[in-house]
Amino acid sequence: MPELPEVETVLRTLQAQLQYPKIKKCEVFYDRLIHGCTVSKFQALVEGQSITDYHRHGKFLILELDDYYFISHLRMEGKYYIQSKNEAYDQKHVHAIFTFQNDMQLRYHDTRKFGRFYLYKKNENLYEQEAFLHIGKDVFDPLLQADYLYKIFHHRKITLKQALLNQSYMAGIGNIYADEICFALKYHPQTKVYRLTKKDFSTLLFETRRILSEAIASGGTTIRSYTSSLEVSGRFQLQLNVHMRKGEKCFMCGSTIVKTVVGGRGTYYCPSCQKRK
DNA sequence: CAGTTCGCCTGGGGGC
DNA sequence: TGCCCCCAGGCGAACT
Repeated sequence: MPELPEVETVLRTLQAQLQYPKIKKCEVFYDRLIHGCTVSKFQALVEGQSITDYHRHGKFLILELDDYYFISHLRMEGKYYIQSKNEAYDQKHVHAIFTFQNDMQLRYHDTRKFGRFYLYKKNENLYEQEAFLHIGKDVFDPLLQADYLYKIFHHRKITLKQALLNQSYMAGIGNIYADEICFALKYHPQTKVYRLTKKDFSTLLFETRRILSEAIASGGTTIRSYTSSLEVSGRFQLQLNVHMRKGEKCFMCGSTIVKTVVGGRGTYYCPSCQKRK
């Protein structure tokens, strides 16, 4: 489940490993991967383009090409592999291959086919394009401030967890970190978001950035173990306080971590540390 | 606007 | 060992 830190790790790894090569060939084997144009058009437009820069917005990976932005959303299980052309691969789950001039390949692997690719001309405003229509500011955008969040959420009846997961105001948080952020705030994930004060939103932003930064730093340390068949999934080993810890002891108070469903998502919390406001 | 449910997908786990 | 069913979950769409 790549969230912002994993996407950032993938981005940094790709940038370090690939740098700025020219795409000799582009092959897409799964039609629905591409949104906004046909597969054949996508392939034709990408071929001959060089990667000129790497960006990220929320959970979107943005590869800047000569004339286009190539956008990749990994959704649940998207991964990239950098391998040489003659190295074998999992044909069932590799849905796109970019071949560079040195015959190295960037291979997109996605077991459940939820991931998506988009391609936009650089002379169009990226944030007016379909992929970003309902995507808010990146979590690390300095323009994203507590006052803004308070204004948006202080009269909405959704839960804290749902607010964190909603990408249209603040982009980058997924199910794992939403739980971890609620824990850091010591609020029950079902706390109604209109109960939060400006100060709460200020803490929320601080804790969110702290947790995601630590996850990025941690991802940065695990990607050292490169091999020729590097799996660039952005996996990392960060100590999680609540997520996936059902039945285990809370590190803070020793109570048993509980799992429930909030907004249709599996949600973990410590019933003792986290209270509804 | 809020909430619920479904569809997209496939592997893995539980139940038998 | 095998088979069926359900679940996981990001996210948009459809419906109440």
